[in-house]
Amino acid sequence: MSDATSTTPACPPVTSPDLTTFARVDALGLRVDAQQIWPDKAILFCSLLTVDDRCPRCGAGGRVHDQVLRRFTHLPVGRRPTWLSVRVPRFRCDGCGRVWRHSLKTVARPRSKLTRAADWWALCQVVLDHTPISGVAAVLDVSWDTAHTAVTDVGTQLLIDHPGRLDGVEVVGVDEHAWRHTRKGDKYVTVIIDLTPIRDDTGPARLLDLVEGRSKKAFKTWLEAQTDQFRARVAIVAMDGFTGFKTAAAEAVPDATAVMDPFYAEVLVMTM
DNA sequence: CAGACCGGTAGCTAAGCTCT
DNA sequence: AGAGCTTAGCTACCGGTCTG
Repeated sequence: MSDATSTTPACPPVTSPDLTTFARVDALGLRVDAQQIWPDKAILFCSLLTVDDRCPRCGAGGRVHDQVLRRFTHLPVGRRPTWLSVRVPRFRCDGCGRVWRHSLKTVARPRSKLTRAADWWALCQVVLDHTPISGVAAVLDVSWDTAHTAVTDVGTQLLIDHPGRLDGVEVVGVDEHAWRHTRKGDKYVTVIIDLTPIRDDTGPARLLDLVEGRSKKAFKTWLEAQTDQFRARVAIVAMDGFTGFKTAAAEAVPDATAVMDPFYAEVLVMTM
């Protein structure tokens, strides 16, 4: 039985084996033409599903000039990395003579070694499964920097820049954290978290932001950088005993109630 | 010791140019 | 027309160092 309100996905049809859809390269605008299975990796030789032969400069049609090979790292199968070897045509414009190659922006970020699907997989590994960057890099068979760049770029784009990220925040927690101990002294950041789920008993706290330094100015500047709606919705600001945070909250969100974090309140009672 | 960070650099990409 | 060369800019990789 099914109706329009049912959330059960429809049973997909049973089809013949198809490596293009199984390896999810169709979503990248590619088709798998051949495969090569090594003990430590799989290589899928791909071609483009569609090519745009219009000149980006004058709009006239172009002829195939030559072809270049691009290699990408794609979603792993189990713990075995998958490479895509993509044949990309270069065109020469019949009108202005310009030479250009077909854009691969549907396949990967500019100059990236990882496909967009691999970017997404890496981000999920780190954010949802708490896999270290080195673990993701090992499975993909890329360097730590490559995996780190992909996770931070896509994470910033999808999570940090998400317009609804601060929606529904009513209880803000603030604290300082020493993120690096050096011979020249410790470096601190101000940590800002959403404690609304804790108050409502609906889930864990959520990290909202990290700001360099630990000062009234750091916290106040962050609060003032948010929208009027955000500041109007904040009802409670929980903090340690640092008066700078309390002053910042009083000046930037005057209608909110400043409270001491239960952890610090407990420590205060124990030391009395 | 594992993981993260960082500076230097080799090698790659993209696009234009030249040669055959 | 097609293949190969050139070059600026960029990225991935490497190795050393730091941190917890």
